[in-house]
Amino acid sequence: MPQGFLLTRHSFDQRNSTCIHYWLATPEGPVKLVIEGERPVFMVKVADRTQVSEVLAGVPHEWQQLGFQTFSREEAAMLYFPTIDAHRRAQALLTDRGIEVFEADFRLHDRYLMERFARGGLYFEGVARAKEGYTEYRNVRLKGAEVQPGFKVVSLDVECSGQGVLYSIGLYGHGVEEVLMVGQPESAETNIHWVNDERALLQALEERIQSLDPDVIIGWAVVDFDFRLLLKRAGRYGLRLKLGRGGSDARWRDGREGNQGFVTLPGRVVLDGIDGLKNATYNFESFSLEFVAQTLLGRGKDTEDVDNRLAAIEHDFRHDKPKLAAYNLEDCRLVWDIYEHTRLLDYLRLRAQLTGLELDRSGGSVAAFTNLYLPKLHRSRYVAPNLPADGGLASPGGYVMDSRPGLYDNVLVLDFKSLYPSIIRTFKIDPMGLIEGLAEGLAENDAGESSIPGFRGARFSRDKHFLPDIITNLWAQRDIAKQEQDAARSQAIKIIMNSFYGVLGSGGCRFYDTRLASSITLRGHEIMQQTARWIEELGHQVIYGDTDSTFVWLSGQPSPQQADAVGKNLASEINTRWRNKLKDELALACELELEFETHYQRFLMPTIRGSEAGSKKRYAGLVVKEGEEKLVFKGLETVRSDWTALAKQFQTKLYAMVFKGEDPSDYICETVEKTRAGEMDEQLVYRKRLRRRLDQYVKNIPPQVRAARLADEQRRLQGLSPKYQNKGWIQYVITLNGPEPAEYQLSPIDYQHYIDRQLKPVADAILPFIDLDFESLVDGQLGLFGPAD
DNA sequence: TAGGTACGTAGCTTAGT
DNA sequence: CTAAGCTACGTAC
Repeated sequence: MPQGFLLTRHSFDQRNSTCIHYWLATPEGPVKLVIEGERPVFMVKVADRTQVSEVLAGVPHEWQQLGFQTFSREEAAMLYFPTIDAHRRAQALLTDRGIEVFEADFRLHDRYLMERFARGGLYFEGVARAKEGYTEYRNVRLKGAEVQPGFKVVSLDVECSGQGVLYSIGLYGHGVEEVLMVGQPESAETNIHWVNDERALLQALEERIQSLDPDVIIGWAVVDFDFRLLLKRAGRYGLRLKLGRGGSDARWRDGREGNQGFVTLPGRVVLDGIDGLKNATYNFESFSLEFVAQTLLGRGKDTEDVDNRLAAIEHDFRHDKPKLAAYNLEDCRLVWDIYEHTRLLDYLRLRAQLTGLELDRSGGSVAAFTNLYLPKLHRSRYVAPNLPADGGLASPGGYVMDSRPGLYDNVLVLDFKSLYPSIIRTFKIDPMGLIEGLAEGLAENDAGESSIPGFRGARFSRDKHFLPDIITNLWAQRDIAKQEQDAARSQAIKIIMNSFYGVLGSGGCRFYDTRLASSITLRGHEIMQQTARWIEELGHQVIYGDTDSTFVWLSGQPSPQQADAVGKNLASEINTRWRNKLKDELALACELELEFETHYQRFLMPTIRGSEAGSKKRYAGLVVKEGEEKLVFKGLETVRSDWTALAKQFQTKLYAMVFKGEDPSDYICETVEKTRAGEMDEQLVYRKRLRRRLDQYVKNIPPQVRAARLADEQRRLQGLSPKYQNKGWIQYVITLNGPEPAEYQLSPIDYQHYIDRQLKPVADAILPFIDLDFESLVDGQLGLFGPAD
């Protein structure tokens, strides 16, 4: 049976029936599957039958009762429709009349795949017909398969003027390394295909894409910038832009909120590197191509100055086209190399294979869960519930212990490995299991066991559930990936596994129920608290814990080897206790696993600023691993992007000195002096995100907004376009006249601000623990050297 | 083209003097 | 003028 990997999917009505198109990448080249006559469906309660018949009198449909029931245990019937349009009309009519419909929000082509357990890879058969550049199959049958084909990939990048007039298009990848450019032919090192004008450029692109025939087009902001622009410019010339397979048109759709759009090329996937990396949980200070390439590859241009870059492009287009072409192609190559370096395509393909989501889908945790869960649920003759109308009741999150502040030697961190997934597995947390468990109540099975208690009134069936097994399966696959040292695979599986809890706790998921989410998190609370009690019983002091981690202080100056042994023994002892407790009290096999994670030789748990109470989510420690000392900061200024380099560098050095028992007094005074003397001016820039549009800040005006407004005012005066109106990042400094943008600083720096608001808070967090005080250190200094007042 | 809650800090705004 | 409340941001898990 031939096999392939799903690239794109579409469905539509034709002649009072439906048609689904799936485009696949296969080892034998592109394939288009055509499936006709599949009927859209949704469900209603059987009790509503009379009303349904009345309301749907004018809409063709077929009623089928197959013994399904809703989560409220009412009998449900399937309603089949000949067309997508009829399905949509019927849904609207019934909803208008207040009749509840179930599962009406699935697209035909998604449901078709889901019910066949087809996710990404699939086997197919049918009647094949050779077409130009691809094979078309009709009378298709298909099913899911584990296949990981190679894709034909092209990296694309567009250069244009400030007004969006196209200059050139770079193409780099399998079988291509060239730039299409508007202009008169001239010699160049880059392979340039010259065209007369913008229109011809677009036509050349069509021709090149059709002949290269890539499965995947990659780029940087390639959808939101490059394709949006290409389609817009094509529109000016009345061009359809046939970039899809089989000569089909590229189509643009604006997103809901108006900001993000989507491009559709039948038979090809357009993948944006920024979305992809974010999805794979990469995080960068900036997601500009320059910054990411520099960080990951150690190369790339170092200019992030948008104005200069635009000016350079416009200049080169007029005076040095070969240079622009080289620049254009280099961007394509950088994107290509980032994909290679991160194995991003492998990650996205695996995610698609595991979840059934499209390759280019960002987010989609709810959809992924639904894809995996719904077909199993149907086999148990349940219809999925609808979204909670009011978003559902809130559920608590993780347990964060009050901390015991101090400067410590020897703090161990013990972590529960994938705590929430392990709770789901152990306590059989599951949407259908909740319904079944509540129905079973306290009734006992043959072994004398009743359903498993959860929280908020929940009970879970011991044997009727899916999620625990879905997770167990993923867990095993992840263990294999780890064994094979396949980090990308392991990471992808971990993300999916961890997303399940989040989904069950989200009002945007049809399976949301506060009893599910709370039965996970509150069980987590109980596990954390019991674990801490046990550790204290064993003679150690627990000084902090957050969600799945426990921080244990070892008194009595143990050697590193001794501390290590204590950590391992503690983990193993606690694991044994949990195994026994769960077996004895609930007759459950324990999947919880505490791991000895870290030994901090030195550790600081600060207080809340201006209080004696211990802080949460903020700490630092010194780890020695293979003879190498490493400082770890969590939550503190050093790891916060909105603190200045001055504060971060100061904190790192100060903490290192304190951890090593050195006296930091001189270093502190020197830093203050240098700051005041203007020797640290390079490190005084604040960097902060503007998370909303500039005119949306009305309740109060924080410094970054003041700076941004000043910046755009300066730009206006210089005849430049505004830069900060629509979200983004701003760099600013604090001057004697308040915050000013770093790029348009007019007033002198307010050094006292930096001493009081960047150095002092950092010092105050740690100095009390070594009986020092920033104020007295610096005051003494002022008395000697400061200005006579 | 819907993963979550818990937490700390800075700085602005405003209510109370 | 200060304290309290609120907004905004970034982070831990």
